Amino acid sequence: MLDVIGAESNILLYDLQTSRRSDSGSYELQLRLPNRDFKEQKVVSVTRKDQVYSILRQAIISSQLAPGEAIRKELVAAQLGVSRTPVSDAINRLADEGLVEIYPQTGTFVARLWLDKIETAQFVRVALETAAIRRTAERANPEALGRFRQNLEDQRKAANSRDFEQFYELDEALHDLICDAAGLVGLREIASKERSQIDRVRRLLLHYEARMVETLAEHEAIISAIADKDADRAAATMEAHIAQMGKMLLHLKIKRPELFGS
Amino acid sequence: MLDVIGAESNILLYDLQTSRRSDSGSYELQLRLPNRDFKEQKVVSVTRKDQVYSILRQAIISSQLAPGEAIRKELVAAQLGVSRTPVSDAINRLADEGLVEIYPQTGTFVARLWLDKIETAQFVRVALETAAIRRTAERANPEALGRFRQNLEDQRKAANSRDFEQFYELDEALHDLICDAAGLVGLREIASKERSQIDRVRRLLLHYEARMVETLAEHEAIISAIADKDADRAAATMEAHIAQMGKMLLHLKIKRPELFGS
DNA sequence: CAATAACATCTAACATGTTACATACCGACT
DNA sequence: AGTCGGTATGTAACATGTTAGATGTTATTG
Repeated sequence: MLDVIGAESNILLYDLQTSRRSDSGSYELQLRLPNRDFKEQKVVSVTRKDQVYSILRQAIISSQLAPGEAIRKELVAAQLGVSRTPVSDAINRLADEGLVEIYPQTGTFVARLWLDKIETAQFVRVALETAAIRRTAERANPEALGRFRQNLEDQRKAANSRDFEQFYELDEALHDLICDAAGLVGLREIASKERSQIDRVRRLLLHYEARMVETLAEHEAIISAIADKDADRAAATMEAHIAQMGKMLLHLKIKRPELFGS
Repeated sequence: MLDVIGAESNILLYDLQTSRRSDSGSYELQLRLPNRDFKEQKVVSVTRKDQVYSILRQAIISSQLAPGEAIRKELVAAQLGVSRTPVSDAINRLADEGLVEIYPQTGTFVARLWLDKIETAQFVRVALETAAIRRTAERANPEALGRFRQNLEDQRKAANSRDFEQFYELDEALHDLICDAAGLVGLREIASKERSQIDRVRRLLLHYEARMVETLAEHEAIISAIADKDADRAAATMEAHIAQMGKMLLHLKIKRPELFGS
C-alpha cells in the first residue's frame, strides 16, 4: 500500500491513511502479535509511530531530508495522514538516536553533522564490530562466511552497475550479517542504532565521491581478515577505512559547510 | 525540591508539581539553554518528560520497581502530578532502553530479566569499555588514573560501612570515569544507556549476595590493569567478572524465577 | 462438561485542544 | 544610531478526550 503522495519542500513521504481499516481488506502492516507470555523478541507491533519512525529514519539516512533542515511536525502529520502524536513519538526516538535535534519550544531539525559525534560513533561501531568479529572467528561459522561472500558478490554487481541504493543496502546488510554471526540476541538492533549516524555520512560520501569500488575493496579486505580469523587485522582494516572517511569528511565540510554543526 | 509523597503498591515516587511555576521563585530544575547555534552538547532542557524518565529509570534500576511489575501510566501521572503525555514519553524511552516492556493495548511492565539479553548487554559493555580502556591507555592520562584510584578508595570506605547505595553510585561513577577518560564526546551517555540492564542486575545481585568486597577486588584488578596499560588483561578481568555474574544470575533465577522472562 | 461466542473491562494508541516559552520584530528611549 | 523593552508569532511541551484492540469472564450451545 503506502502510496507516495509527495512532496513539499523536497520532502518525499508516504500516506499511511491507506493502511487504515477504511476498506474491509487486510491491512498488511497492522499485524500485531499478543505474545504476552511468549519469548518476546520485540513484539511485532507495527503501530503508526513505528511506521512514521521508519519512514522518517529512511528519509534522513538517505539525505532526502538534508542535515539542518527543519521538520514541521504538523506538516509531516498532515502528509502522512496521522495526528501529531505518533509523529512526535517517532521524532523523540530519532532524537535519542541522534538523527534529529529538538530545540524546546523552538523547532525540530534534521541533525547536522558534528565531527566529534561522528568520531564517537565510529569508535563505538569499530568496538562493537571488531568484538563481534572476534566472537564469530572463535566459533568458526562457515555458513556465515558464505553469506558474507555472497553479499560481497552482490556488492560487486551493484558497484559495476553503479547502483548506489542497492550497494548501500548491501553494505548495511553486510554489517547486519556480521552482527548476527556473533549469535547474540538483539546485538544487531543495538549496532544498527549506534551506526545510524555513520550510515548517513557514508551514504552521503558515497554519492559525493562515488568511490564504491574503493569501498568494496575495503569490505573485501575486512571479510578476508575474518575468514583468516584474524580479528586484529580486521580491526586494523576498519581503522584505516575510518581514517579515510575522516579525510573525506573534512573535504565535504569545506565544500558544504551548511551540513555541519561544528 | 521534589518532595517525596509516597507510595502506592510499593512505588516510591516524587511530586513534580512543586517545580512548576506556582510560586514566583526560580525553579531550579527548569533551566533550559537556548543554544541553537552553540556547541549543543545535549541541550540542558529539563522538561517534565526528562524528569519523569529519570525518576522512573532510577526506580527501575534500583529495583524499587521490581521486574515484571505493572506500570500504570495513569497512576504514575497522578502520583507525579503531571499528565499522561510526559509519562508516556518517558516510558517509550525506557522501552527503547530495554527497561520496560510495552504490550500494545494491554499494559506496560518493568522489564523482566532475559538471560540472553543480559548476555548481549554484557558483550556490548565489555566491547565498549575495553575499547575505551585501550584508547585511554594509549594516551596515558595520569589525572584520570588518579580519579580512578580516588574512586576505588571511596568504594572501599563504602564497602566497609556496608553502604549499598553509595557503593553502587561509585561503581557507576567509575565506569563513567573510564568512558570519559577516552576523550570521546557522548561516549559516556551511550555506554551508560547500554549498561542500564547490567546496572540493574548488578545492583540486584549486590543486595542479594552482598559481595561488595569481592566486587571491589575485581574493580581494583581492572584499574590495576589499566594502570599497566594492559588492555588485554583488563578485558580478561572483566570477562572473569562477567562469568562470575552469570553464575550468580543462575542462582537468582532458581530462587526468584518471577523476576525472569526466559 | 467442554468449547465457543458475546460481552465487559482495561490499557495503550491515537487525536486534538491548550500552554508556555524561545525567538524575532518593532518601536521607544538614551 | 544603538540598546532596551514590549509584543507578536510559532513551535514544542503538556493536558485531556477518544478509539481500538487485547484479555478475561460469562453466557450459550453442542
